[in-house]
Amino acid sequence: MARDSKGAARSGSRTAARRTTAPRTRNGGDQLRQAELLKIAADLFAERGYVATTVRDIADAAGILSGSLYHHFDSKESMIDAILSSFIEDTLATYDAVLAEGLSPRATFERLVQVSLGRMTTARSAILIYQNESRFLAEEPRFAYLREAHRRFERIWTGVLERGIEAGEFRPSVDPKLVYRLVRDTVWAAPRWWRPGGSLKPDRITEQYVAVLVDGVARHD
Amino acid sequence: MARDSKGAARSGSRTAARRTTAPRTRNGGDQLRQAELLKIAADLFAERGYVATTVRDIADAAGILSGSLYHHFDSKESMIDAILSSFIEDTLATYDAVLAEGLSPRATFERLVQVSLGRMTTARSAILIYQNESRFLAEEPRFAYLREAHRRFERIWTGVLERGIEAGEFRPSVDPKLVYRLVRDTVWAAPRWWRPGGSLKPDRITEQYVAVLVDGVARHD
DNA sequence: GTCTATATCCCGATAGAC
DNA sequence: GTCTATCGGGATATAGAC
Repeated sequence: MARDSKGAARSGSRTAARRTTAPRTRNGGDQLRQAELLKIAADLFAERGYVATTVRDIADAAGILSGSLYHHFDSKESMIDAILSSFIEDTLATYDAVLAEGLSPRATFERLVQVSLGRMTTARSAILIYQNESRFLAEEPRFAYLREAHRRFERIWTGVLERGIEAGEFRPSVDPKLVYRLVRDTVWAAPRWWRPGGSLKPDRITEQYVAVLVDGVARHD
Repeated sequence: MARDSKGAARSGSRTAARRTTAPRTRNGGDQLRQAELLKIAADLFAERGYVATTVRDIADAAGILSGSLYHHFDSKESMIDAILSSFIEDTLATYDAVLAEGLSPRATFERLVQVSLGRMTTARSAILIYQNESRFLAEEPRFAYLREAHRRFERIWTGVLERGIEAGEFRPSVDPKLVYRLVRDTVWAAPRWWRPGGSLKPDRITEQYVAVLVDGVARHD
């Protein structure tokens, strides 16, 4: 990152949005331990912010010393890279699965809102990191895949909106690009205030959000 | 901040959400120069993130040396404090003015969306900073006024929603707290992708956002 | 796979001359 | 009001022993 550039080793090449190699780790060995460390790092990055989290913080939370982290990862940057790219990969796969269900545009739209909010329970920290950091990271060559992912997300959502307008389910005055931004900002912002374990369930949020986004707050009778 | 604590002098006392004193500056003198420096700092904080922006960055952009900044401000923290508290003060004043117009709940709701999006043009950097940093800052005693401000924002929006339900303008099934969060996250997120000077005007965004939030994307005929 | 020890650098902030 | 010079600390990352 520009905010974190000491000249860390830039490792392997990659495709645009989906990696064909695993360029982020240093040893080929214990995938399980790496996943554990990434979870610890993700929680800290989400809670304190990426720049404000030190490698010592991560090592402390993992019960090891900071130097030992570098046996598993090239750099702090490689850690957030691994967190974000796997979040994006999983989310795109989830969206693809929704599209493959072959539902109506309106039902597809509702399902997309639902599964996006559902990611809160499975990838809360990653969403927070994606929300807080990707705007800064995306400017760097290493994180160009974030821009490509943004484009893919946009195409998926605007595609559904366009098909809904064509099918007569959505108002013709809907601007797919602007409405996409509204919906995206809405669903990805939820982990900022929602916390797991509370009495507020994601299903309740989904119900309210779908109701407003599809039918608005106004009465229509 | 926890991420930035070197024990900078904590200056004057304050009320919860509105300051009675001006505790953030070091010299009583040139208010104009201070405002200039704050604008420079705000733009950098917004663009790069608060933690990643150094006092040297700010001084460079202002054409002075970093030590000279401390003639105007106690600390870097005092700068973001000044930026955020004046943003909140102005925004609350704007909201109060809308409420004082005495419009119907629905019209008031639409006006609140409009003026919130309008803040993009007058306080874009401050909104970005508020969005990106206040979740971390609010935990510290110095920034307790952020939590109080959150509560006031929430009361304003949920109040309008409740009155709209009572008046029969809004659906009774609307959950004011959840819908408030949806709307808030939506309007404050817009400066992340909107840029001044482009062909996309705030009025166009307002039109689309109001349409979706009030009537949804679905056709109702 | 982790630790000891450290290199190298840059951070926020200060003191005092001009 | 700005500059010169610098303090003290903490940041990422590395080398090599165990």
